[in-house]
Amino acid sequence: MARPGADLLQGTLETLVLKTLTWGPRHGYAIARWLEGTTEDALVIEEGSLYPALYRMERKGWIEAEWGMSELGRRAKFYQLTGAGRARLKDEVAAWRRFSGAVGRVLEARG
Amino acid sequence: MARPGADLLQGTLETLVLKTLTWGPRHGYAIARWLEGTTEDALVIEEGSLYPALYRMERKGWIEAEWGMSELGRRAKFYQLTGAGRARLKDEVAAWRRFSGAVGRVLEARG
DNA sequence: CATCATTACTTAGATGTTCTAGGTAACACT
DNA sequence: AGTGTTACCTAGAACATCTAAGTAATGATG
Repeated sequence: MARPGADLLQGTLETLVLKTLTWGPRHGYAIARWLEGTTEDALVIEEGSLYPALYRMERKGWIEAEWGMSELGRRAKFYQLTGAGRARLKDEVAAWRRFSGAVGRVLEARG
Repeated sequence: MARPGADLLQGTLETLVLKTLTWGPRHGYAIARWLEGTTEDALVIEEGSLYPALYRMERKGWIEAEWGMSELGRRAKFYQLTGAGRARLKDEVAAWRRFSGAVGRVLEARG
């Protein structure tokens, strides 16, 4: 929303990351680039938001990390979904649909 | 009445309030009830969120306040949109569409 | 070969909105 | 007298995101 200091709405980043990981393990930098590419830069993923989010999600048991090599031969930390992460994603997608549907109905309403 | 676990995403409340005021002046309590009713309680407006938001928006020149009498004969502060508020609403609706569209495309994507 | 851009991760601190959890006050109904 | 509703107010906490630094290795450029 056009709000100074925040391009992403709070709470959406973790959902987006979980969804990205449904296609298999990815490292943080790749997650950011994939989201930006897929949305044609409608979403911009700041690294200062992404990496702390990944730590939170790991701490909560939704994802697991493992060091490895990126496609370009650099060291990178690969994340993959856990069972809890998959369950969480399902809940968050449902919550998003409910919420965005409600906001949409308000904003599209015509008096 | 307010159900637990129905949180607003940061940045959406001001947009919702602006939209509510396009139907004409309303007081804070009525704004909250109208939003909850319209969305069948999918959105719950906490008073501790609403009133500070109204002050912020007044300070930013998007809305103007005036004391009056509610339909039930109680004193109430009525808010109405300013020109700047109308312009702001237009921008925020466009931003919401862009953002929610992007999130939706990610979440509905199938690998 | 010196420099700059890119890849990839890290982290401290600032920012700003929302929620929690109280509070005031007037009125209606029992 | 007590409870519920209307209507507003506010301090403080919680929390995610952003800003703005930084490290380090690789690739490209001139």
